[in-house]
Amino acid sequence: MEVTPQLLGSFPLLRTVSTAELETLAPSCRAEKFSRRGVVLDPNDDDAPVCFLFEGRLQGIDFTLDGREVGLFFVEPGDFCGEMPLFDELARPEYVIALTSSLVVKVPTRTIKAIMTENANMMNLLGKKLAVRVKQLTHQRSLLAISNIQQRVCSQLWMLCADENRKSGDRTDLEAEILNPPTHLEIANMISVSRESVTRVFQTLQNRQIVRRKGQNSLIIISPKALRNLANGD
Amino acid sequence: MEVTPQLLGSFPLLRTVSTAELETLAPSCRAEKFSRRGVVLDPNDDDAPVCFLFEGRLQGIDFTLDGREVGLFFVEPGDFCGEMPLFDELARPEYVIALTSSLVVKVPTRTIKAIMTENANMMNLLGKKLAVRVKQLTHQRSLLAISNIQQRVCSQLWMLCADENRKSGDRTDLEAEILNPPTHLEIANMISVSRESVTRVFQTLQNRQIVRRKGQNSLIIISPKALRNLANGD
DNA sequence: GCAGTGACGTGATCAAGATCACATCCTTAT
DNA sequence: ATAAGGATGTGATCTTGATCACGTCACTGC
Repeated sequence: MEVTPQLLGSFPLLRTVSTAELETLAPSCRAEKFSRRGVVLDPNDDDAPVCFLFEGRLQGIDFTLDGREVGLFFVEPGDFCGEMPLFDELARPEYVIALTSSLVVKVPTRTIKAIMTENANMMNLLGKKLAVRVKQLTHQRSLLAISNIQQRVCSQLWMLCADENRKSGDRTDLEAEILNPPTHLEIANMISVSRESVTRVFQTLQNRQIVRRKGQNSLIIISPKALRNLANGD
Repeated sequence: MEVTPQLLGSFPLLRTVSTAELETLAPSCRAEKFSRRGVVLDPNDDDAPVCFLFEGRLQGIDFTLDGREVGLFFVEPGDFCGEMPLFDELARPEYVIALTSSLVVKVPTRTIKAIMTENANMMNLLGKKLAVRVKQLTHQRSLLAISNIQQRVCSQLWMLCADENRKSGDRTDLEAEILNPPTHLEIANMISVSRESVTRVFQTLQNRQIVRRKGQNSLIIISPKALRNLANGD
């Protein structure tokens, strides 16, 4: 599908790119639709593009040695992924798949590389993206180092909660909502515990009125404070 | 201690910075000596500087919820650390301590920020640094997800080995050497297992002639190939 | 409606490591 | 030299969570 310069300019990363440059950029881009579980980025693909998400939702995933799939991060509309090769030729991006039907704009790495060196604002945004990624991974790391399973599950839940409600100011005294929460199995894989263990922790959280299910695709955190306390080990 | 523009220019990151700029940069910098276990960077310190290592060896560390210390990465002479705040105001750097007596040049974050936006080469190097960091953390992550302890220890050892001998071309058929290897306790904390478990894995590795101690501060990997196989689960 | 599929719930069993409790060995500081 | 403290080695016990083996429930497509 064709990509217009206007569409490209609508992405925050490219906002400061001149119209003239966007016009030279556009012809080499491709918009592509992906259905659920479609593979948007494949690390085995030499010169994988940078992918901008127009609509839908994507997830970066990894695979463990024994083949289990692990969710790493989400990509929301307006955001992008596959930026690692912009800085490190040897770096492969992670697998990125579509969680829902999604519309993605693919821009070749070398094209972006050419314009980003002239554009300090882009460079800063890209740097910030990586810095945020490092922060997230560091947090994930410290999370995996927790030996107590209950704490691990609560920490992960707390992180999802914080990710989701970042804008709304992190009030721990109010109810929070996690939209489209991962399944127990997905959570289990993220923090490498068994699915059953996650279920059991959820049972106690529900019994203690700390969380509540609301329909299929929403989880209410009744008491974020209690959750955080459990995450930090009382 | 005073810092000369020549000294600054000797660091790879600043190689492309003009002499004039280095001269304006130099007065705001400070060289500082740290003895073993001295704290070079403290995340609680508002506006922590970027630190260039002139001589010695540094290590980034983190602390688990239960207070154990975890080694994250090493900094060798010529390299730098504390770059996260350059891109993300909110990002705090990790704790960085000196492993041996070290000489560090501290450069204020805002000063570097001012010159880096004009210098595409610096931006690329900083981006690459972060990208490498993401790669490392991702690897660490997949390592922590391994449930088998022997595999975990071997993977960690293999990573140390690969880090150390990156230049020498990764021949898995030759002996490799790890200089100043971490203690069993340090390795244990890195991968969150008990110290005793690490010792036991080392015992079997030594019995099977896969690794060998050489003096206090050197560990020989007799058969990198065997080690890698164990790391990948036979 | 009805089979099929994937998410969730729950008990029973089992094994891998954590923990504890020591013993050695080395290096340093006094 | 001697003491102290850290690094390593090793067995005995105990806990935790993985694994297995089911059952229930909700949705989806035919």
